[in-house]
Amino acid sequence: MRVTINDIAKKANVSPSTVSRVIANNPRISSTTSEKVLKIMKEMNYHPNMIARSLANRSTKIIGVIVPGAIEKAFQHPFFPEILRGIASEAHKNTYNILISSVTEVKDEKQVINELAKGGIAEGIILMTSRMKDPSIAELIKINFPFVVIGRSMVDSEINWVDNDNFSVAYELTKHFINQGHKKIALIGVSKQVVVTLDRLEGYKKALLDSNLEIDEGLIVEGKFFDDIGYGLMKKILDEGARPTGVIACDDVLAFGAIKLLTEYGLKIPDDIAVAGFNNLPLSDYSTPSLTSVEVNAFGLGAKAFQLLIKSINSNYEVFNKAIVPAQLVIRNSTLKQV
Amino acid sequence: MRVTINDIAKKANVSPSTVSRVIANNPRISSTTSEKVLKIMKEMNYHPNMIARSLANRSTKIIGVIVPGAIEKAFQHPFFPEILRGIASEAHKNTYNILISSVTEVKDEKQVINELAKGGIAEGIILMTSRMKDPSIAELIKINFPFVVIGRSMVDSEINWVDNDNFSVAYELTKHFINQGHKKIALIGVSKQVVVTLDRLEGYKKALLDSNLEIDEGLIVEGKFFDDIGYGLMKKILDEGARPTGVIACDDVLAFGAIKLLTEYGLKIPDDIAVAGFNNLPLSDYSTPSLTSVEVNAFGLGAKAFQLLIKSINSNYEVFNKAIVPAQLVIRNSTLKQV
DNA sequence: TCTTATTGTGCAACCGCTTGCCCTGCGTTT
DNA sequence: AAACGCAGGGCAAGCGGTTGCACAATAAGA
Repeated sequence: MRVTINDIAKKANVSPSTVSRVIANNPRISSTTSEKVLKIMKEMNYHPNMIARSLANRSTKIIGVIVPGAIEKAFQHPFFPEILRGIASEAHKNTYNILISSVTEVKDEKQVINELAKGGIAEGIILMTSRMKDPSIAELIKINFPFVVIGRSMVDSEINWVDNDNFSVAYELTKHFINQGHKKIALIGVSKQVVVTLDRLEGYKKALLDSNLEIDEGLIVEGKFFDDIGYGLMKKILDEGARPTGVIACDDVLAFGAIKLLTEYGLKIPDDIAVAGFNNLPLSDYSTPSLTSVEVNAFGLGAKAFQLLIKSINSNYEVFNKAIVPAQLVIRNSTLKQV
Repeated sequence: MRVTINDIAKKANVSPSTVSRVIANNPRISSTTSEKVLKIMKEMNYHPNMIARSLANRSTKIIGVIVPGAIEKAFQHPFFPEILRGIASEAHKNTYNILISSVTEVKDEKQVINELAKGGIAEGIILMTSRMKDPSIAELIKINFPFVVIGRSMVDSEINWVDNDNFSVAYELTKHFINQGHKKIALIGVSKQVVVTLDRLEGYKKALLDSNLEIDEGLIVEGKFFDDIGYGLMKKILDEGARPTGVIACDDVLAFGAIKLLTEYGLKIPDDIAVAGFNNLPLSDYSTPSLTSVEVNAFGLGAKAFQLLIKSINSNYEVFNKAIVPAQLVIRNSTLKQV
């Protein structure tokens, strides 16, 4: 049987409460007693039961991270681990642990929330979602539980969220293409379900308009975000006769797929057609040509999310915060004509 | 205040124990009572407190995953998230949640273990480690706590572990080079600290010996595993005058670094020199030329680890299991001479 | 020398849920 | 009609801590 506070108390000839106070470093305990108890704790290799403590304290020092859908799908893309990394880094600095939960066949959205939030396991929740309206959000609002959403979510209520400034950086990226002399620029991988891509679309459009270029709907292609169907999307554009000189993909993986096709079609990058992506995958730097991309700083996104969450946990009055984490354009060879 | 089992009991005119039994679906409760109670639970939006339940049950349905060093370092490489994905996938199927902890400045190895294991938070622990001798292992053995190590670890005691068959696949990969006519094959990124690389080294040597090729120590270059210093390692080899016709890197990132340098030196891949890596990064398929690599199935590794862990948790007698997850050679253009 | 603080501990209730055991009431058996 | 079995629930003691309050002993003040 595991050694408890009572065992220590007996051995030390003090009451359990004294032991508890020793552990808590309560100043009311004399150093004599304290040392005696500490010594015995070491001897017996004791460590307080965190569950019991949590129950008594109503504080677990755990935050929940809920991943959309099954985790095996979500983590397919490096973006999510990277966010998690940011969350974990910040959480661990604050001695919080993080509990990962995801929606599966055996546990649906509601159950996950129930367990973590109402079940008292987590003190707060970070929701990784990219959906326009996540039912979990409504639930969390209803029970008034601290949470922050990663990815601007289109809900009516005031909530905490963090996101990149997708609009601005898409604007900037599009401007970059325009400055390179491009007039027909395709945008692939937009999805109505995924807020970030919509923001990017807006930035793209604004940039074109500001430069008096027309918006050609034939150059804007929808596509699922996470599948590497850049190949197919690109094929569609070309086969329909459109001849863009530049392509912006909503994700680097999409961009690589597109490049694969373009190469097959005998087009040289960037001379015949320039290509850029988003999310700045680690290897975008290594590809040939290296890929212009947008560093979204997923790590920073995660870290910021935790910071907002902890603020929310510790404040009673309801203040809601948003944080825009800047994204940075990384220009590489795939959009730079050779001199 | 959160609604408890007592509130429900009062409202339903039954005892708390009855409510508890309703929740547990205990057959002793009549369906009449059961329905009445369930109805009230819904009405009051009740969900049992998992912490209290865990305390009473001595079961948390949580497993801990301990990441070596600070999580922000470890997760730099896609290998770890991929393992985590495997763990989480399997865990969630079994309605286990996973708690991520990592060793930081504020919480050292021992504290992390204490909290998770002795603190009763986790029922078992998965240790991601690649070090030869991890002090955490000794600690876990000492307190007789269920755990499994990912990555064959060189400890004397019997423990649970999972790993890839690095030896065999390295053998196979080296043979592949040899079959392509290579006689001078470099191996870069070997590190004494990292067991997997040592296993790979063994497989590499064996393959050479079996083909009566000599082992040239000048072609075996040590290097930190996770840094993208493939560039530098490769440079070292060439600058020292060695002229391999093939290069095996212990990681794809290293391979990309090497390729970068080789390209700068005007060498064509694979015609002048063939290159292969390990870990089969998602983008190894997209690079030009596409990179021959080894799919280590990190996902499977994680999943298997969980399976062993759950077995260990549920069995009282001490049986220790090892699992070798097969790794698969993925041959691509970087090692195939053009026909 | 007799209060009055001050310091150091112990008591016991509580956090919210589980579970072994006991009790009641009713239908069966003989 | 007495004895018995069984279904359905309640009691209360945990699980392993925390903490407000009471209290004893010692130090300080009058």
